[in-house]
Amino acid sequence: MKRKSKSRPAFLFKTLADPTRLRLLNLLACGETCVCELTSTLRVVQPKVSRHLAHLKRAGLVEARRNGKWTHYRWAEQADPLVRHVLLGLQQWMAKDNTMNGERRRRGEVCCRVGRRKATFSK
Amino acid sequence: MKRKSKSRPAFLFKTLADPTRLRLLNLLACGETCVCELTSTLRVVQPKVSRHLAHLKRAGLVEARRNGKWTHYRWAEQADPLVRHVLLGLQQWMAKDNTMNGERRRRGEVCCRVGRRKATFSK
DNA sequence: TTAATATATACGTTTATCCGTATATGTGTC
DNA sequence: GACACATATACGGATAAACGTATATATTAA
Repeated sequence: MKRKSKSRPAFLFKTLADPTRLRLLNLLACGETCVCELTSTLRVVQPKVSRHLAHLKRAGLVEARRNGKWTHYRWAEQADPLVRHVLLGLQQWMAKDNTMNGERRRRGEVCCRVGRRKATFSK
Repeated sequence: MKRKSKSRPAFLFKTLADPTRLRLLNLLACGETCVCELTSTLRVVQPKVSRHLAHLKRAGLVEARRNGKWTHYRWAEQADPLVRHVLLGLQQWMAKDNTMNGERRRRGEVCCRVGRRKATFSK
């Protein structure tokens, strides 16, 4: 049985209403990334990263792929037009925002740079 | 001195993350509307409507115009590209969503149908 | 001025969200 | 098996959102 959910857009926006989750989406826009890299780049404690990733996943915005000890997250393909539209706008904003740009640039060489797929940004 | 705000998008999305506020934006998409009409159409208590309208106004999404006893609210023009983009997507979603369509249709003839301006939807 | 109406705000309570810390789970290595 | 590492979840506390009710403010009419 398919979940109908009270108000899809309200839930979408709630998911996007947190700075940490936006920072995560920003890093993931460069392509599939493992939790350890996200954690070290954002400089926040790991459970916080995992919790927010879980939230993004529940909302269907990202997908996870286990690879050995590591879990790699990536943007999920979207069917819903509203979600697609909003995420596109967000992407364009992130591409221009100084803070977000800086954060994408300062991602460290952390552990497990393997099997990258589907970069939303080319770099 | 201009407010810089911690994260503009996070605040925007927080504002949109409430079903009542989305319903209000939906009704306002038909054009300037007074609080009493919004209240009776949504069938919620008036302080709730006023509170959410105040929130939308603080976020810069709507503007208010006093006309005698009544206050009319309307969508505000947006300068920020992200805000414009997201609101456009929301508008397109509202135009298609059954619940939202129904709610726009069942707005009652309440009090003060005067001085309407700038309808986002034609009807 | 008094009364009536429209709207906004204040107050106290409930509920949801976010956080840090601790711990559980899952996986590869020895 | 025991251990180390990566990640996820559980738990309790702090903070913020949203609510209903009561009340304040503003405007018009009498």
